[in-house]
Amino acid sequence: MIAKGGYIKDILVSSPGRTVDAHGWVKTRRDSKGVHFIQLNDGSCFADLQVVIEAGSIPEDTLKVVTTGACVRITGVLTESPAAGQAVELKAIAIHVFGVADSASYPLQKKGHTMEFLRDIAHLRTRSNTFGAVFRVRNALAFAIHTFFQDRGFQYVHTPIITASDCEGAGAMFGVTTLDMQNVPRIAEGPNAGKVDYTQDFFGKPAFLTVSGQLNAEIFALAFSNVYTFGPTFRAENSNTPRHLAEFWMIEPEMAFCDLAGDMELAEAFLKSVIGQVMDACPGDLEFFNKRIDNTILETLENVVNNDFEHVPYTEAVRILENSGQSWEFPVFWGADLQSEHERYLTEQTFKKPVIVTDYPREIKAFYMRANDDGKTVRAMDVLAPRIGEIIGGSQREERYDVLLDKIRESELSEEAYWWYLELRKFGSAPHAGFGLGFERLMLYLTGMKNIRDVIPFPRTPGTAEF
RNA sequence: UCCCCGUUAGCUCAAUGGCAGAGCGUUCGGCUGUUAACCGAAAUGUUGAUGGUUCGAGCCCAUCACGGGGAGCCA
Repeated sequence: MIAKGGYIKDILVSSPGRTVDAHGWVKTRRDSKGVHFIQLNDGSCFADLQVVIEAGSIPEDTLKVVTTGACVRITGVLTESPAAGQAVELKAIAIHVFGVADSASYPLQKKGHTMEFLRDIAHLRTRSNTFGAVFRVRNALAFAIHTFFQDRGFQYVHTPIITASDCEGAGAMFGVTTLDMQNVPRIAEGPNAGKVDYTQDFFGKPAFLTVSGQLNAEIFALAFSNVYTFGPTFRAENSNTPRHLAEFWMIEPEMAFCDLAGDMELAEAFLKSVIGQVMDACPGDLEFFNKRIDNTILETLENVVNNDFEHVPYTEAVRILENSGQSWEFPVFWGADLQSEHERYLTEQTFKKPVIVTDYPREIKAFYMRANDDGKTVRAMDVLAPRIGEIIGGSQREERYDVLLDKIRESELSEEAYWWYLELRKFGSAPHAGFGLGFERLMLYLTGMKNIRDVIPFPRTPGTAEF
């Protein structure tokens, strides 16, 4: 194990003169007449350690297998680098090769790989510049999220991954079963004869992978005041886009004693905080994204951190779109949901920064959102970001028992299935609000990466669960 | 799921229906410290799969598979 202080990121900021052991994987190698150069990376930072091997200092048969992809430990003396590009370099004394990588068949080259090719070698893409940067940022972002909430006294709650209530209603769900799919038990007689007999299944009823932890988080908010979830979420939708995954991570804060204004304040503070934290933690990685992936990304992030988000009620947003003079593929009128093209127009053309749209028509939003007094709209908010569209969706929740019961009946949902959700409104109900945020969507925003499959270690999408 | 585009060397891409090509990588050689090093040479192909049209198909047609972009669903 590499001890604290022994990572390449530590070695790179050490003062010259020491003898050190550097562990890692060879990224590239350059040979000259009397000297060899190796770029060594252990994943601890974007920069490589340049190792200098004087001719004759290392046995020929060792040197021969120190090629791109090989895993090595190099003992050497840290010296001031005479050339530009790095402050210090390692003059090799001894090299131990843990694992060779045959040059003729090692798939990673020094240059020009497409994201699609790298995705096909997800077991090796982690060693590339791009994916090293992506996954360091992912780690820093996850940590920043916990830091943000913990600093504010939010409790982290682990909501279930398996749910036996199919009442979440946020999209198609994956079934979870131990029944023998080749020989499914069926109900023998009665009105349901011939249907699957779930009483014989593991949970005694149909079970699914969660599509949201929100309803469970509400339970905790009505006891611990401020809570958040951060865990995997599953959608069985046949979505084939650069913005969808079948398995993704979601963050869902839920706050008691909170209205829509408080919800929006938290959402904005959240985005600014986590983006700022990642900018502090991963400057080298973000510079790389700015240089090679999207040269507007640093400017965009600075902008988000330093400027207030735009707020616009749905009704006003519709008016802006109607008066834009644009021709839309999907018509704009009060009551219609905003389409991708509309969201992009608002964020990229009208405001050129994140926009929070509020107070949507009740018909196009979920039953649990709190009704406004106008009877037409609900206290919902979507945070829209340039390039990626909706990044946060949230609302104040309906805390009034009678109103919620009406909404459930109106939506033709099962009262019985929501018994506990209703009962929360009967015993010590409180105004409360929250939002949901796709972790990988935020990763896209932070890195400038174009495809969501390239910001999660091992993407699961329709037809693909490799690695 | 719908629309459009694509699939040729390890990678990125060329190739009027008529001999399968380049750059990068790899290998070998050269080069006084390189930074996606440089210079020279060589090797590398079941043109995604299955049918069809044709004297002849990488190229035209059909079906399928996979990938990309857009849309829907949504986070």
